[in-house]
Amino acid sequence: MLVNGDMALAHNVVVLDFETTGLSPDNGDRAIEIGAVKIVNGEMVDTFQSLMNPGKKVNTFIEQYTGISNAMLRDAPSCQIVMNQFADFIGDFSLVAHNASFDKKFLDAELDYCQRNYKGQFACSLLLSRRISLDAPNHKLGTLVAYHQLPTEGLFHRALADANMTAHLWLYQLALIQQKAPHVELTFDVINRLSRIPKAKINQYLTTL
DNA sequence: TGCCAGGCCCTCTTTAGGGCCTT
Repeated sequence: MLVNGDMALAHNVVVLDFETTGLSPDNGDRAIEIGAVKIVNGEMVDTFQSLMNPGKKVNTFIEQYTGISNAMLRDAPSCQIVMNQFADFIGDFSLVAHNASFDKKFLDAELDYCQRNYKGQFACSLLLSRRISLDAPNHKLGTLVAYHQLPTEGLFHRALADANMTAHLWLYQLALIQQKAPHVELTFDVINRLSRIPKAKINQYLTTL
């Protein structure tokens, strides 16, 4: 059974990634693509991907950064249609993203537009990496995928490709924590405490779990 | 005309500044 709240299990999540027109929905930026991977009992069992027409043109930087052109978005379904479908896909699952504060802002904004919401909580693979992969050169998604030798199709900055890589990273991170704390049930509460604990206290926290 | 993100986290810190991440 999937459980909401602090007892939500970290092996049952939806890992998501947005491509957007810019950095902030508060400045009028909108989502242009959503990609997500559903993980159940540690297995990647389903995916969701769709472009969406934001009702405005994307600039040249975004076209080049994502490879998503205005021509591709012209015939895409509206954000409202896509996000309604995505809200159904999420269901009661808790959520994971790389730099989750960014994706949460856009998820909240886009679901507000279509008067939908979600019950799950967020965890962040970036914050977690800063605690458990101290030797990584940096904590960009692409760097971590290469550093940990995780599966990749060589495509970056497209929503489903990035969500897939984040899903592999998330499962790797859970396995790493489980190695250090074999008998601990990895709930969102445990993960999110670990993601925010002072670095000097990480080992102490892991040994006392 | 001029504005233009924000949360996290480190340090030359807390009456602050700047780099890291995401598009």
